Amino acid sequence: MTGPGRGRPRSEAVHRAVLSATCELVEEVGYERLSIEGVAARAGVGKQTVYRRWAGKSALVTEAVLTGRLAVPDQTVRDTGDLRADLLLWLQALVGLLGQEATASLVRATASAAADDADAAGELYARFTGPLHATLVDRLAAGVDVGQVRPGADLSAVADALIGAPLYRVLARAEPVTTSGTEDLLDALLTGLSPLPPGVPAEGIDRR
Amino acid sequence: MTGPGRGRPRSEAVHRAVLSATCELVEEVGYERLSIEGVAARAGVGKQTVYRRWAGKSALVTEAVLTGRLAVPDQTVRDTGDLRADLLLWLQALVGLLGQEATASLVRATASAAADDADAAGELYARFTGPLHATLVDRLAAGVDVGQVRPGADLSAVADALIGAPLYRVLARAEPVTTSGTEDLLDALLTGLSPLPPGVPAEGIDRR
Amino acid sequence: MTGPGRGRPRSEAVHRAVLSATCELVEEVGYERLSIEGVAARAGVGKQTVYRRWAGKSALVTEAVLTGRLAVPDQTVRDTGDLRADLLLWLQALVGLLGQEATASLVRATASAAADDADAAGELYARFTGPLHATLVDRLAAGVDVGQVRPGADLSAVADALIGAPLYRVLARAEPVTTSGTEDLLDALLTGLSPLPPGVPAEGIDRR
Amino acid sequence: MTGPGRGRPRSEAVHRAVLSATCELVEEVGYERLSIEGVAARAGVGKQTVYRRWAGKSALVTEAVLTGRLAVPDQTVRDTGDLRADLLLWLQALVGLLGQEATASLVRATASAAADDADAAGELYARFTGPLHATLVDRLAAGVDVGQVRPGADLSAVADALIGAPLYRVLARAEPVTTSGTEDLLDALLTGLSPLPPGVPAEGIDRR
DNA sequence: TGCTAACCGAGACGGTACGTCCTGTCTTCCC
DNA sequence: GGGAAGACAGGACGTACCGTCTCGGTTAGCA
Repeated sequence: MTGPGRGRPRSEAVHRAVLSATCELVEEVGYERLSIEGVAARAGVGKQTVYRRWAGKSALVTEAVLTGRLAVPDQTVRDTGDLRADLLLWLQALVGLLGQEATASLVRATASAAADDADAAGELYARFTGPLHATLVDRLAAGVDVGQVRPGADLSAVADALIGAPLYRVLARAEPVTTSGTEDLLDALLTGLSPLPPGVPAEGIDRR
Repeated sequence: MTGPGRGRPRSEAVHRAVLSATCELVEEVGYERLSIEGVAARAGVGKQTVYRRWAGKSALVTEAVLTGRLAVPDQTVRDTGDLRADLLLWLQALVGLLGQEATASLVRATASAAADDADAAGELYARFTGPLHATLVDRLAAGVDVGQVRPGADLSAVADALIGAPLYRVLARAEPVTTSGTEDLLDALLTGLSPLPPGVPAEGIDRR
Repeated sequence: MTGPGRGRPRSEAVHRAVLSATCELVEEVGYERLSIEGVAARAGVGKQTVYRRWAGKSALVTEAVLTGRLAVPDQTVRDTGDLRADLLLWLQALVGLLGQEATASLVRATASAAADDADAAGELYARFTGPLHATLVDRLAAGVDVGQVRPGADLSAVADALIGAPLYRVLARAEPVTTSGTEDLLDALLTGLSPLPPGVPAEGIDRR
Repeated sequence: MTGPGRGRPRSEAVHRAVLSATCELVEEVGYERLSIEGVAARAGVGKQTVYRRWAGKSALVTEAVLTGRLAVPDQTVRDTGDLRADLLLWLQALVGLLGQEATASLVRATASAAADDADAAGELYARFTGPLHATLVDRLAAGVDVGQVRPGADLSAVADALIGAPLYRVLARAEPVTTSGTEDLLDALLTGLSPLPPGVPAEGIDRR
């Protein structure tokens, strides 16, 4: 009875309409006040159409966030050979995104979705923060290979800090997230990671 | 007519019962599925009694978290003169708390409450993460005074990283938060913050 | 915990508003297309308020019908000593009611409610058709006492016919219910019920 | 383009499957809770196939009832020359059917369908109760011809009573419909309809 | 000792949203 | 073209909570 290609196929346009309505509403009212009913109405779609595709609010927001504004830009760290420059570029791009209220709303919604539902948290980790984290670790590991980073350091913990610091600032909402301090944090970490040659020659610290 | 002390005074016991019911329910079902009605029922209290004292779910959870398990322990950083040991002690205490599922739930609820309501975020910052952040900055500044930390570094950004790294791990829910990597992160940061050893050229560190 | 007089008392006005909205909607759209949601909206009331008081559509319609237009008039058969006149008066009043579209709608809704739900059917029988039927049987029995009706006849079956005949015409919807035939039916039944006149051969009446 | 015999002819088997699924479901859940979707699923048929052939629930149930169990038996009144015996046979057959819960369900559904939709009521009258009523009137009229029934009586009203009395009992659901009273009702009516025997004084008929 | 005000539990109130089911229409592939 | 499958917009279902309100019944300070 049931099989592939049976019945009317699901509409791509509907999928997109629902996701973009979700993004809009997340930015406007936040995760808590987001309702499936509101999303369906905004997208001009029946509620069942939403429930047919997503298990609930957390899954919907997860996919909306993943395919929306937060999708691409910060998951790649370039490798130009200059570790500090590469990380700084990435970090400033991230901070630039988080400085915009729209993006900050999405990140807060992401945190709420992850808090709401362990499955959504897993999905978000698998497709968003996980790859991002891995990318950072990879770039740092490449730094190890070329002697810019001391071997043996826990690169994962460093990546946690690079992601966690701006995340904390967004969630705390104490002040708009700016690039201030970005460079200092990066330098502190990189200096700490730099290989210590005997006698600490200048080139041991200077990783440019 | 109306004045202070007129009428029946608000019951302290009720206050405590509501807050502890809130904590229990946050741990059991999380912020999203927490309802005022459920809290009132668990506390054996009328709904009005809750609404009389708190503006809403975010305010209630905020106070519950602030007066509950997360209240005291991690807001103090000792100063024994050994910066690394002091920070490590604090960091490991924090990580130990976050490793418990009950505490992790509270932190996730805190993030949700802050995402839900800017007022609650402000309150949480003013009474929780703000002081904690300030305490870290103070301890680092004391390290500057005794020559353990290079002057001029953005200590606030470092504190962001010390708070943000474990926070990220709790929210990402990828794996239970453990002390693994804690020391490495701290060492990386502190090494980076350490004063220049003699003979290291200034431009090797100060990039501004 | 739960007890009488605890909490805010239920509003009488709300009760009436819901019942009269129900009657209006039954007349406008019929039982099938009546929705609790529509009733609540028309009555300016929350859905929960309806569900708090009635178990469902059938119970709601049952009470609406019982307390509304169908309530009083046709449940009494006068006893003036003249059986034919009393029954004719009652029957014509009933037929007059059923001839109005509004009343006919209520009766059709009553039949639908009884068909929908055995509990509602029981309630309707206990409070509406049952008493009406009993009233007819009583009046006929009084006729037996004064010698207007032959003893031994199944008065209940006759009452069934007096109620069922107009009921059938309303439900069949073949033509508006009018008084035509009313008198003839009554005469046929009453003649059949009359005591044997002296000299009439037994087999002329008793066919058993 | 479109014309008779174009394309695949409609399947007879499908028609029957849908109608018998409808009958089953009417008996199981009643008219109100019957859904087209449920019928289609039970019949193993697409919804469109149902909508292509019937205008809606009322039309579907109408046809299901008309072609099903209620179809044949009670629409014929034999004429053996003995009016009482013929009517009694028919009436007892009818009451026998209504005494079965399955048939009673169908009758209740018929009433609901007629209440739901005037078109269905018309169809039901034209093909079911109308012919049945006509058949009764015909048999009574034949009784007039052979002198068993007094001329001039409103035979239609009598037929209403013969149909309406058991109908009322089914709808009222007060007790299972049995043959008790059947004979008494019939005798009362037939006596009332019987021609005046010669020599019976006027007051013998005058039922006051 | 009695008055008045505020608190308290309970729970009804008008609403919003939930997640499910069904309606009647449509679109796809298959016969 | 008919037919099974199933997506679609829409709407109602019955439930859970929202935040407000109104009850009867405390529990205090003030007269």
